[in-house]
Parts: sequence; C-alpha cells; structure tokens
Amino acid sequence: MAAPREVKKETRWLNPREMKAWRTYIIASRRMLEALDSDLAGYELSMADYEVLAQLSDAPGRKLRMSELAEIAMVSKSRLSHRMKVMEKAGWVRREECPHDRRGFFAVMTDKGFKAIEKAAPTHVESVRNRFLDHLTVKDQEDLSKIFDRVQSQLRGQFINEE
Amino acid sequence: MAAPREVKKETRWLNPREMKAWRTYIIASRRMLEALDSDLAGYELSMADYEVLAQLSDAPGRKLRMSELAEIAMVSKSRLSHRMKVMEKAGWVRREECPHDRRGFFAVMTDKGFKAIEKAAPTHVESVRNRFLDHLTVKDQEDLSKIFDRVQSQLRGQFINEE
DNA sequence: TAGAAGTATTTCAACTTTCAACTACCTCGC
DNA sequence: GCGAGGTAGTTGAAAGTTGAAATACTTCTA
Repeated sequence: MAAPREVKKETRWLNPREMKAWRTYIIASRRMLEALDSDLAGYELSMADYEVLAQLSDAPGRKLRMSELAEIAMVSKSRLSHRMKVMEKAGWVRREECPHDRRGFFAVMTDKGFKAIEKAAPTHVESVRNRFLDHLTVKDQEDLSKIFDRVQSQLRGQFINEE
Repeated sequence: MAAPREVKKETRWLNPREMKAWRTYIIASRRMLEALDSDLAGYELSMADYEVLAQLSDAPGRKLRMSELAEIAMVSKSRLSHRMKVMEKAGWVRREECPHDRRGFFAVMTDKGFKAIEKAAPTHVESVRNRFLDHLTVKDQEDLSKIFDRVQSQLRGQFINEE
C-alpha cells in the first residue's frame, strides 16, 4: 500500500479512440433500431411485438407461459400483459388457462397471428440484412459475437452506486 | 436479363453465424443499456436526460438552441420540450429567448445543472468502462468503429416497404 | 392440514413518449 | 409590403411503460 491518499480515484475519462468507438456504436445502433422499427411499421408491429410473436411462433405448439415468454422476449411481465391485451384484440394471440397451475396462463398464437408474423418476417430479415449484416464481413460477424459475448457475460456485475 | 421469373425473391434467412452475431449484439446491447440506465438512476437521470445535459454542458456558454440540442442529443423536439419542463422544475436548465429569432429559444444550463452532471459524469464514465469498454481490446475498438461507421453511412437508405 | 411464504399474472397510478395540431414568427417572391 | 409557405417550439391527448400493490393460487413446513 502506498502512503495514505484520497479515497476517490481520479476519473479515467475516455481517450479519443475510446470515445469514438463508444459513440459510433451507440449512435449507429440507435439509428439502426429506429430504421428497423420503421421498416416493420407497415405490418403494425414494433420490434418488441415482433420479438414476442417470433418467440411464440418458435415455441412448441406456439404456446408459452406468460412469464417464460416475457423472459425470452426480454419484456417486463407487466408490459407483456398490456401488449397481449392489444394483440388479443387484434386476434393474433389468445390466453389459455394452465390446467396444472391455476395461477398461470399460456400465451397462444392464433393462425391469424402466425400469418401476420409469417408475412412480416421476410421483410424484417431483409431489413436486418440491409441495415446491418450486409455491412459486416464474416470476420466482423465473428468478432462482434466474441465482443458482445464478453460484454454480456460481465453484465451480471453489480455496479456500486453510491446513494 | 434472365428468362421471366417470379418477381418476389426468396427470403435469404439468416445462417447460424449471422443469427448468432445479430442476436448476441442486440441482446447484449439491450442489457447493457439497461445497466447503464440503472447505474445513473441514483442521480435522477436517464441516459437520454444525461445525453441532453452532457451536450448542453459542452456547448459554448452551456447554451444551445432547442432544435440544435434536440438534434445532437437525438431526441425529438417534442420530447425535448417536455423534458426541459421537468429539468427546469429541477432547476437544472432554463429557457432564454433568442434575440435574433423571436420564434426561438435557447436551452441554458444553470450552475445547479452543471453541478448535477459534473457529479454524475464520473459514475457514468466508469459505468461505460465497466459495462463495455473494459471488455474491448484496442483492436476491438477500432473494428467496432469501422463496422458502425459503415452501418451508419448506409442508413440514409430508403427501404422499400410494400404497403 | 393450517398457515406462512412464495409464485404467476394483472391492475393501478404515475410518468414518459409520441403524434398531430397549433401559435408565433421569419423569408421569399412578386 | 403582403401573402404563401416554411421554421421554431409548445401543447394536449392518446398510447405506452413502469413498479408496486393486489389477487389468486401453490408449496412448504411443522
């Protein structure tokens, strides 16, 4: 240990390279997400709703417990509950009681819902290519996977936030 | 031109490598953004509000036209207008009439606002390092800048969306 | 087998964001 | 110097989101 010194460390501000990487990534990502959303708008879908339906359509029987769906589609339970009400009104999904756990419900995709996402999917995939993947080499794709795997695996991290 | 064929091309679905890159990037990004937001919560700031204040604090005289601020902080005019009302109530900013264009207003940061962001900034920077930059090598940073520069530069692109 | 504790989901109230006017002003062309 | 059309910013209502409380179960434990 060195001689007693300030408790609080100097802030390590970002150098120009770090700043560039961070800002370019954040700004381009935001704009790209906006573009993807607007590419989907013609199908009355947001990216979040698309994700919910896509996950549901991949599930066995196109049917999942609400909590599980919320989890894998990365929306809060309460948000999913609200969105389901809207999608139910559109006839894309319905709720089904869970026979083994009477607290629970299944979200079930209707045929109409399946047709809706089936119709939107090619556009969305094309959109992801246009807006993103087409600008990446195979090497880029692999690099990115590695980087964001690392980012995600460290994310459990508790950041101390002085109250 | 080849012989007449279907107008609509086959959808080029994502291969596993593409899928992996896309989903890892999207999911890790979302989770990271959530973490950054929650790291800022102790300062009564969202990322969006932080960005607005940070841009304002960097401006000459800590003062910018509303539209310009909305532009560089990437929020809509109407959203900025609403947020300014909240931040004005908190005493962080005030509005000032523009002498040369009587339609216009300046957003001006108060001393209290400057102190607020000055206090939050080290945490936020530390947070960006913890959550993101620390997991990137210098090479990664450069790669990322290149990738997202390409992504952004193609984003002007009009995506044909059949109505 | 009662009751405490936990879980699944919805609802409520507060807040934020968006969309489409709307007001007020500026600028240009004639 | 007037009017058409554009620009700056705000507003209010509607829609979306959130976190906490409420409801209705299930599960555990003694």
